[in-house]
Amino acid sequence: MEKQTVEIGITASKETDFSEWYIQTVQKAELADYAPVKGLIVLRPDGYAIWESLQETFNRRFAREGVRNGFLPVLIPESLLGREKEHFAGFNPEVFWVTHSGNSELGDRLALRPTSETLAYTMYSKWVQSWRDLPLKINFWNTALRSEIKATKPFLRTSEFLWQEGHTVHATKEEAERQVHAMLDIYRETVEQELAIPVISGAKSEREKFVGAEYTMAIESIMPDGKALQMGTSHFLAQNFSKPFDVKFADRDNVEHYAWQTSWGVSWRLIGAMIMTHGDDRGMSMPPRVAPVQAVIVPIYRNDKRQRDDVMSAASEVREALESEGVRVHVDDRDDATPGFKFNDWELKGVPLRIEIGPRDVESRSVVAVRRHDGRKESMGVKDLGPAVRGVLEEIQEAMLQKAREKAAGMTFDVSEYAGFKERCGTGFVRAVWCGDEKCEESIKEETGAEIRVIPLGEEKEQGSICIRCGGQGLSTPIFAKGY
RNA sequence: GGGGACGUAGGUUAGCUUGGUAGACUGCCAGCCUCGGGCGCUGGAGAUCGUGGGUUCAAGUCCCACCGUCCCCA
Repeated sequence: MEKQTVEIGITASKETDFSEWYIQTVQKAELADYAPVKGLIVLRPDGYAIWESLQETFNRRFAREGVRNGFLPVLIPESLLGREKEHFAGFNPEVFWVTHSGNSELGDRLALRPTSETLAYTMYSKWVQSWRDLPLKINFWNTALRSEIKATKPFLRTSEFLWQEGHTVHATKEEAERQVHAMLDIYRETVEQELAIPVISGAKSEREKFVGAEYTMAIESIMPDGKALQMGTSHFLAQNFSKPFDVKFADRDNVEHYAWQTSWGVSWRLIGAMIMTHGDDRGMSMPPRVAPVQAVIVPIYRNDKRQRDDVMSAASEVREALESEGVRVHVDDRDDATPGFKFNDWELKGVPLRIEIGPRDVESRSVVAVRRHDGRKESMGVKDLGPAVRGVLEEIQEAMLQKAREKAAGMTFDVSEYAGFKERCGTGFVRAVWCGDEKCEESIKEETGAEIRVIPLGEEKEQGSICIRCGGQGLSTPIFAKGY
């Protein structure tokens, strides 16, 4: 039975047509679709399941930091949003405004939240009175709205996006700064260990920091097309918001102090990063730890009731064995699709492990297991299959991170002269010495399109080297790249 | 900010130059077939040709306006 090539899978190559490949993967894997309004997307159940899986992971880790979840409204009065001037100026160009209620014009325009600092801290100023109220640590799972006029991409650049924003209040500067770094560490660990995406963490430059923050820490990853993607940020707000918003407390000494604050967030960009990093020409490929379905069982049988029953009961047995080991498993019992169809379908969706069970396997008390990320196929005995599959999933997780690390390392360059610098921009992370002058940063951006993505931890000081742009005394060695 | 392209069925599109019955593939529905890599056969439904106006006996096709989308470059 000869197969014809039918173009229902992905038709663009990741290698040669990255942008098209990405959009097709998102749509054909049924993760998301375009909404009727430009710049907005609709998350479909398979996409939302990934988000829920990320939420679970983060909630677990946030809880260990003493962070609890809350919920904030989407509308913010203009007067509040404008209270911290720099912050407002930074966000104003991309704010959506609600100007009417029915037919009547509102007195105070309402912003659809571009971020919630101003709203959260208005509330915090009521809730924080005493040193006993501190630290206050609340995280909000919600969406933020920022009007994107430039070309949008599902998950990477959309006018509304799912994210979490955490907001903490502390009695001391030291404690707040510790929090900033603790959250950055959680982001780094989660992205590397769960999403199998290697990151570089460090500080943003003055020019690229969050508007209103004293400084911004971030994790950055390099994508296969040579562009950098910001994966998460953690801001030290110092007292920049506590002062205008009156977040203050009476300390043990009965003296009133302004509090020290932090905010931090990751968005569904992580889903985009996961697709770009691990996907291939067959579609999505998910790291086992965040995959909503870790193993899919595909039963194989002829149109013969007895054979079907045998295979299906073997499949159920395997499913139970895996479930009892905590493996998230799904049996694809669709009668109207052929095994070949199902193989392609699950590969497109990125399920890490496929388990085939046919008459031959029932006979030999075994299954055929196929790994999504490298296509490796092996026969496994039904006996003790649960623990064995768990082991395989761990191996896959490790191998995916390893492969991504190698890829990223091959796209990270050290350069010491400007010609080479220009050449590398747009092809990966470019590490180069910088004098610290914003003018150099700006002209580099103008001349190459690259910006400082992050100044890695431990690289803040640079002695004896000269700035890649002006030849002046070097101050640090940032990572430059074009970004999303 | 500048430049380029495109809107025809759920999706991908042919037809437009030279005006005259909107066609294909895929998907969908029904039935048959069978299933270890998108299998085959038969039948069926599905299109205000982006919107509005104009020219014409006749407009998917020509003209004008509008709306929308995508791509590239600062």
